[in-house]
Amino acid sequence: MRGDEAKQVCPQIQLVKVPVARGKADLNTYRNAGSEVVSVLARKGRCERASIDEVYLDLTDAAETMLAENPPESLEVIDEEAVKSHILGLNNEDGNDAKENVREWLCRSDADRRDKLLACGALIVAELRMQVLRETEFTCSAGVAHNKMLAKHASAMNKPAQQTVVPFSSVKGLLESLPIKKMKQLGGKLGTALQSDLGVNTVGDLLQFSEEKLQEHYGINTGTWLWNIARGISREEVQGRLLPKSHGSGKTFPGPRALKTISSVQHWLNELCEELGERLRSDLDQNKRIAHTLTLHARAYKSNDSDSHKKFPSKSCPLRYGTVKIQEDALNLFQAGLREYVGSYKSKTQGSQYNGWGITSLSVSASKIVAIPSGTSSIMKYFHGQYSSNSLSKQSQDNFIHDAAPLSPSGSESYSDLILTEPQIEFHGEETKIKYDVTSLDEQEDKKNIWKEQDPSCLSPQRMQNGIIQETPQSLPSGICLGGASGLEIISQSEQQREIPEEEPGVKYSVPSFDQVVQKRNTSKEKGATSILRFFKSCDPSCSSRKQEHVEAVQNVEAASSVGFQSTSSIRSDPNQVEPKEIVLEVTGTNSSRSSSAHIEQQREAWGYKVDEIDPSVVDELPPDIQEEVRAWIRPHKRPNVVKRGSSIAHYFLPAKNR
DNA sequence: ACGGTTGATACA
DNA sequence: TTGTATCAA
Repeated sequence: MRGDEAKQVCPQIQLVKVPVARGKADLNTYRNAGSEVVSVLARKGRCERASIDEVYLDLTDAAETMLAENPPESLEVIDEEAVKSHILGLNNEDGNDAKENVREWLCRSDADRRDKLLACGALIVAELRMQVLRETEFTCSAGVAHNKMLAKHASAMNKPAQQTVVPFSSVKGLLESLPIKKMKQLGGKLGTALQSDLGVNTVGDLLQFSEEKLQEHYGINTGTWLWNIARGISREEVQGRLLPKSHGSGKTFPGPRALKTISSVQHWLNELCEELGERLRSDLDQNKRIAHTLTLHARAYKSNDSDSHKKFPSKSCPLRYGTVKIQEDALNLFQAGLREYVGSYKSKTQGSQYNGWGITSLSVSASKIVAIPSGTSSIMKYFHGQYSSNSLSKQSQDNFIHDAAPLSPSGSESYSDLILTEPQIEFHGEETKIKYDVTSLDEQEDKKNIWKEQDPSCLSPQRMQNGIIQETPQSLPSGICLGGASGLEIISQSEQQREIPEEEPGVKYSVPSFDQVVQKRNTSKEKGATSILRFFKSCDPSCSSRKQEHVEAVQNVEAASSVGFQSTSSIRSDPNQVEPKEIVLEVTGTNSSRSSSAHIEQQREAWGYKVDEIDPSVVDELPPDIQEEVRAWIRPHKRPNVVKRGSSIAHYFLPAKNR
């Protein structure tokens, strides 16, 4: 119901509007409210912030621990919230108390192990949802299942403020009647194509088609994906990422409001860039992250032209910090795009004259955000027993940024002694690989076998999966302070506090990247014998099987698309008000998709591992005090694009042919 | 149901 | 690397 209709029917209604700042909707209240909820939900497992109000959680480990130590069947009281769960496929047979049925299901001692894990997940999620309510005053809904896809669908089934569990045996029934367009990722053109090409109307209809057939129609990747999702198989990992990967600010100018002059475009770009600049500043202050690319998007119409269908091209350039610089660069990007859009024709009409074009939307965004390396070299201290974190001085850092060229010999001695000599690293184009000198081939075989023991059903039985929590603020939140920063963030603050001028930090914040450190290491002669693998082996031979599993995961380079391990976050803020619209928070656990043992051989040769694709869970095996630092190493690191190409920013705004 | 403001990802 | 297209909340 629209607002004015509601007013008619219900004159006393209090309607809350989305806040407006700089002439446009301002969503910061919602972003901050989401962060608050995330900081609660991220406590119990790997957490992925999937959108402004949804998260996925991988609760596998927590559920396994509970199953081993405090299984539901051993409890005399089951959480009141947990017994309110909806269990798909659990029929409320004869007038039995529904809650009693749920309690029974949760505690079944003869259940499939997979369902026992789900039961543990349901208990954990119920507890998390109550914590969210207590600490933030937001409610949320959740889905608990064996992968992200199933949890996502389950989370939407009972809201608000309820949770739904998808037992293993209910997967088939859930999917076969699900309309194809309701499936995530199939709500658009692909779903429509499925309907018209193959007459598929429910997910179940997909089962009739072979994987090959689906690949013929939709390509190898999409074909396989379709074949899998029809069977409830999804190996998408829960990405350990609590922070967004980009920031943007935009506005539309529909119909008659289209912008027709450069100066009105400049005005709005200035507003948008101001907001973007503020958010970049907050990200830098709160999360110690720096964005490296500025992109401008616009939509335009051109009446009066042969190809009036042409789209306004998006343009990007290196991002220079400082609101004014961002504004200048954005305007230049716009003008570069406009020249391309209008083509090279004369009409250089002035002022309010008719230009032949109109801008119907403008947005600026900042991407390629990288964390300033947080730790110093505590891991080296750990390994070598002596290294002062101060030796990575500002000066050495500056040395890092002036040349991006590999193997530059400059300034290496000042810190060569603090470089770990162990893993040998090679550069192959863009990829950084670590070469271990590994154990024996026999051991490798063992690892492989362990891997194979996993359930082939691919429903990833060993990993409990997802829950989705969706959320409904029923009262206005009062902004309870959660103490935002996690342990990691505190570390980063204490170890590398730097002053950041209000305007123009610039490249100065470039700090040695992993690659660069590695590069220095390569130039030094030292050869070492320490590697993370070796560390694993040396620390506890008795639990080798688990470690080997991790090692195997490391081998499976192809499978896990590199997880960007953005450790912490938790932006503290106070969302003063959120309108009583429903907020959707999804919690999901995912299966461990260290999948596809198919491609091992390719990587077997030379035992080269791509740093970017190392399974972050190996880090869990390290001592807590160095985990975060290792994560920072494993985290995909873009080399700051210092200089290179035309040294001037103007390069980006010239016509392409002149480059 | 629909539009506005986001954000992620795959692919060229 | 830059830019486009698609999908989603």
